[in-house]
Amino acid sequence: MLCNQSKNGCGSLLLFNISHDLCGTMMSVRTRFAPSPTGMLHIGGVRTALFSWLYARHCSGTFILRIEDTDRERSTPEAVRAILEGMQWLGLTPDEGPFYQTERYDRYHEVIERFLAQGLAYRCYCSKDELDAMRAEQQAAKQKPRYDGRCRHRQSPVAGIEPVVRFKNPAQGEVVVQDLVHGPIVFQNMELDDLIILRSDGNPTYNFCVAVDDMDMRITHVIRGDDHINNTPRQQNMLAAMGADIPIYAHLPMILGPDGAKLSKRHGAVSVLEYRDAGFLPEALLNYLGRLGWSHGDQEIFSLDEMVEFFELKDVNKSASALNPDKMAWTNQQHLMQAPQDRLAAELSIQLAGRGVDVGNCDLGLIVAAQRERAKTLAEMADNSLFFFSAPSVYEPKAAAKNLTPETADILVAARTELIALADWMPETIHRALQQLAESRGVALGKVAQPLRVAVVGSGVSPPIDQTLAILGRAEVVKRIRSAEAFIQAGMPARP
RNA sequence: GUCCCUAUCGUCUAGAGGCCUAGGACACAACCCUUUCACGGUUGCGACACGGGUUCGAAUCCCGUUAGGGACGCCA
Repeated sequence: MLCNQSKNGCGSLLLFNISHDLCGTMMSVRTRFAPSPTGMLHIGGVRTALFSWLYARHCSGTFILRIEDTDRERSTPEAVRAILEGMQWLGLTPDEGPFYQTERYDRYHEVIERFLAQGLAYRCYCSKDELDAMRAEQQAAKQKPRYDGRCRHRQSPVAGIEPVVRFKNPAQGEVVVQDLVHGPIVFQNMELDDLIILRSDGNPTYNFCVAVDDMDMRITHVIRGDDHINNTPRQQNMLAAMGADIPIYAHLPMILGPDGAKLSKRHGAVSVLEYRDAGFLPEALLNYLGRLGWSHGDQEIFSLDEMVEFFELKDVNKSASALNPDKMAWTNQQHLMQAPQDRLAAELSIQLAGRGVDVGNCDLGLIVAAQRERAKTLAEMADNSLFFFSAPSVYEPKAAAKNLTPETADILVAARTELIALADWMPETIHRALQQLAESRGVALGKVAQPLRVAVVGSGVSPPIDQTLAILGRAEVVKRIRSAEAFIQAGMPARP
């Protein structure tokens, strides 16, 4: 499985130079998303996954999911499940995987043995106390804390200590990371130390596993957060030690909370699934996240297909960006206005069920049509649609004070009479009748519509009154108007 | 502390030396449309962090300063 390609000094540079044409031509693009299951899948992870997925799709390449669970202390099956569920909800489904690093231990140990045999790695018997002391000393001397390689030349084991294995990093020279978003980044090998690749408990570590996996999985483009920039030279050195080609890197800027601070639990929804529950459409969330750090001219709203078509790594930004909840909601609304009606009806049904509403055989499609441009999320749509399923228990005081008065009582009666007599219950018919009623009284339509609205929905806000009444059904409307009439009679003292 | 990264309206961004009097979007304000709320439309407010170069010409290239961020773990 080991790819034993020879590599000369300028191999990575050559690879970089052809990279712009790589897409769809000579070799097929392979990207991966490699989360560690130590917590929920959050917005930042999703954005990384999205860009990897988009790039693979754009290039007709392969998108791979790899679960990096070598931290056995903190990795949990629940987190794995949450990642998988989140990815599935978003539609970012992998072409290969999920692969689990904990299932590849034989492979890692094989490479470590080879490193050891070839003198590319060595056993280190330093204790934690010793290492802590070393670090403290270095920091006191205002140096970068790093392992000084004191076990490099040790000949014999230390009794009673289970050693770790360290990779022998080159002492001199420099490593150049060819990064598609940042350009070349140069590191001096002097800055790098001999990192641990195998823990004393036998578990291999992150940087090493990444290098082995990226090689074995023939990853061509490593797309990840730029908090990994500093890991890259180490990984390149290990890749080189294995004789592997160096992939092309693209380090994405971080996503910050709305206040510009590092993203944290304080910033609301931690897991993407919370966005689902809040009534976001996956394509809307992806659209918003895509526009964070990437742009295609002035276009704001993208379908998934459009993003795939237009996505280029060269259009990715270098600087961190803050989440803007208002714009995220607006983006969702734009997609709500475009999504197929029956799909929204199904989603709305779930939201309503969560509010204890029995939808019965009501045609939610009509409600969706009436509400889709009046809500930023499906949750909001559900909240605003509750009145379709139960008559108002109270009238919003301000709206009632203005619209449910002795003066409007007789308009309600007249409207009720007209509505009962209607030949059919189509919105157009209802509209015409209310229009005529207003005209016959010499008032604007609002003078009829608004009292009716408050009577029927309990507040001054709803979709157009004709649509609202049509959806509610004649019997229900008549019943609610009568209740409002009674409310006026009971609540307003008779005049002397 | 050392190394690395970043810097255009409040926020997301366009901008590849003259097209820039810096464009678009969210938010905000006003107006229009209108049966309420929305949607939509028009207008307004609002930015090239600072200082040096290079150049006939710099938001754009170079250097420095400042300010943010990241890394420095037997975490990933």
